[in-house]
Amino acid sequence: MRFSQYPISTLKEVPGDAEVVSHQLMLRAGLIRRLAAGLYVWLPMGLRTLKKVEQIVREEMNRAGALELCMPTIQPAELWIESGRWSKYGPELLRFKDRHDRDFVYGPTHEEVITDIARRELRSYKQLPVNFYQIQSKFRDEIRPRFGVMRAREFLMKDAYSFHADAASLAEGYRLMFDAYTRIFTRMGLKFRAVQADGGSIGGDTSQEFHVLADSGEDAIAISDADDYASNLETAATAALATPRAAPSEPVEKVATPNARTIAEVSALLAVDAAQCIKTLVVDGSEGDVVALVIRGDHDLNAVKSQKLEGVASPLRMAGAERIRAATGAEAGFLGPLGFKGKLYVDHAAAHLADFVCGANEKDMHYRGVNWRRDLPEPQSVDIRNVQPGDPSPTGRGTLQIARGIEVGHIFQLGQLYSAAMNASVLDEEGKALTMFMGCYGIGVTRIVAAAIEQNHDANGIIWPEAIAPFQVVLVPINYQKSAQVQETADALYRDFNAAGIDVLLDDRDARPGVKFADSELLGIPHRIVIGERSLKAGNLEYRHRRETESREMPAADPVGYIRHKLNP
RNA sequence: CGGGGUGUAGCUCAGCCUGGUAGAGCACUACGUUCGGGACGUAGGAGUCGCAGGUUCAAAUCCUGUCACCCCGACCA
Repeated sequence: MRFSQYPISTLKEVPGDAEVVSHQLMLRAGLIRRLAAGLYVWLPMGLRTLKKVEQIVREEMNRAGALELCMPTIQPAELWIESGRWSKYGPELLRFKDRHDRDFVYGPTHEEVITDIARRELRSYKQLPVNFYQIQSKFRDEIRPRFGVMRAREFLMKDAYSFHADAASLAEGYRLMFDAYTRIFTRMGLKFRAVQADGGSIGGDTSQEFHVLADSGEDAIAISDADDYASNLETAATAALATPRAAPSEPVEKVATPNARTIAEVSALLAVDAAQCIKTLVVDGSEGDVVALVIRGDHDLNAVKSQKLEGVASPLRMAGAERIRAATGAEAGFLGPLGFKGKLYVDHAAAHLADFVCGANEKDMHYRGVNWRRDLPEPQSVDIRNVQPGDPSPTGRGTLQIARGIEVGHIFQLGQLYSAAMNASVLDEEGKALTMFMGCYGIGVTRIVAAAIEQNHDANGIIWPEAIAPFQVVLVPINYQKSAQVQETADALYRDFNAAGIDVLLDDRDARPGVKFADSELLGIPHRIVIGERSLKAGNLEYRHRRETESREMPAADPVGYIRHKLNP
C-alpha cells in the first residue's frame, strides 16, 4: 500500500475516553474508531491485523481437523428456551422481537444452534468425533464495556464445538484443541499461559483459559514457581495446612473496640497481627436466610468458590444491614462466629488459628483469645479464600505467585449438558440412542489484537509481533518528491517486496522525515527501511527493527533477501 | 444498579464561579520559506456550546428535566 493513498491520519493526542494503552494506541494509530459504547469500527489498518489473527486461528483449527461453518448471528428464542438458558442468561443476552412478534436473540455464543445442527445432521456414532467452528461476530450486552475492543459488546470470536461418542473421545478432542491453541498463540508471538478456570455461564466440568500475560490484565492468575500449575485466581485452590493447630494458651476475653470495624482498625487497636484476627462475612443464603463465611483477617473472600457452597446464594451477595442485624443482633464490623446461630463456613486458614480475635456480635465489642473446639464447635473447614503470593501450591510443589493476564481463549469439556437438554443423540453400535458428549472452545479474536498491544508497545507506539503486523516492512524514502534517485529506488523496492509476497507499506507522502519516522513507530511495523540520498551515495540503505534503537546500514544490493532472512531466520 | 465525573470545531481542552460579539493548540485548505526525528510564517474554512424547557432585555454561563459518554464498584468470556 502507498501511504499517500491512505486517508486516515494518526493522532498526536490521546482521545479522552481511552484508559488503557492498547485502546489509546489503537485510536492514535487509526486502527479503530468508536461507534457507540462497546461498538467499534475496524479501519483498514486495524483490519489488516485482525485478518492476520483470524487467518492464523483458521489455519490451526483446520490443521487440527476442525471444520469451518457459519451460523447466523440472530438466533430464535425457542432454542434458548429448550436449553434452559432463556431464563438463566441475564440481561447480557440481547433479546428482541421481529415484525411477527417472535422472540430472537443476538447470539452471545452458539451452543444451542450448533447442537440443533448436530442433532439433525449427525445420526451415527460413525460420524463422530467432529468439530465445527466459525469466526464471527458475537454480541454480549456487557454492564460496562471498557478498554476499547478489549471488552466490547460486539466482538469477533472463533467458537468451536466438538461432538463425541464418549468421554474419552471428548478428552482427546479437548487435548487437540489445547494443542491447537498453544500453536496459535505461539505463532502470534505472544507470551501466554494456559490456566485452570471456572466454567461460568457456559457450564461444564473441565475448563482452561488461555491468558496473554500483561500487567494491565483484568484477571489475576496464580502460577506455581515449581511446576506447571497455573489457575485463574477465581479457582486457584488453597492447600489445607498440614501442621497441627497450636493449643489454646489464652482465656477468652471480651474487649471494647469502639468504632473499630475493619480488620486494620481492630488489629491496630488490640496490637495483634491481622493474620491473628478472623473476618466474618455474612452473605445471603439460598433459602432466604443468611450464611456466615469466616476467613482470616489478612485474606480475601473468593466469590466463585463461596457461591458453590451448599446453602449460599449464587451469585454471591453480601447480606443487607437488616438481615445481618436480625441474624446476629449486631452490625457489620463486629460480627463473629462465637454465638452465631446460622450456618457457618470456615476457611482452612481460619480454622487453623488458635487464640484468635473476632467480633462479639455486639456493637463496639470483640473477643480475643478465642479457640475452636474449646469455645466453639470444631469447624469443618472449606476453601473460600483467594490465593495469596507465597501460598504453597496445591500440587504440593513450590509456592504460588500472582500474575495478571488477559483472557484470550477458553476451552471447556461440556459433557452432555446441552446435548441432554436438547436431545442430541446418535445411534451407537447396538442401534441404541447415545447422547453425544460436547466440548466448546472459544478465542476472542478482536481481544487478541488489544492484548498483543498491551504486551508489545513502548513510548513511541505499537511493536507488532511479526505474524500479526498490518505490514511487515515499511519503506521510508527521504525527499521522495524531490530526489529522482530516492523515488526510483523506493518505487523499485516497493515493486520487489510486493512481487516477493511481503506486505509492504511505502510512505510516499510529501511529509518531513520526522513525521514518517514517528508514524512508522506508532503503527508498529516491525521492519523499516529508510531510503535517503545520503546513504544511497555509499550504495546503502538503512535498516532498523522496531525493537531496536539504532539504525544500521544494509547493502542496497538485495533488500528483499535481507528482509526475507529476518522474517524466516 | 450504586457512587463520582464530563458533554464547547475532526481531536485535546480553556471560557461557566461573577450572564453581554464563542476561544487556544493539534488536524485541515492556500501561498511562501523549510526539508534525516512529529517545522515556521501569513491567510483561511470549520462550532444550532449534547438536547428540551424555564428565568432574563440578554444564557455556553443561572435553574429544571432529559440523553449520551467516561471512571470506580458490583456483575461477566
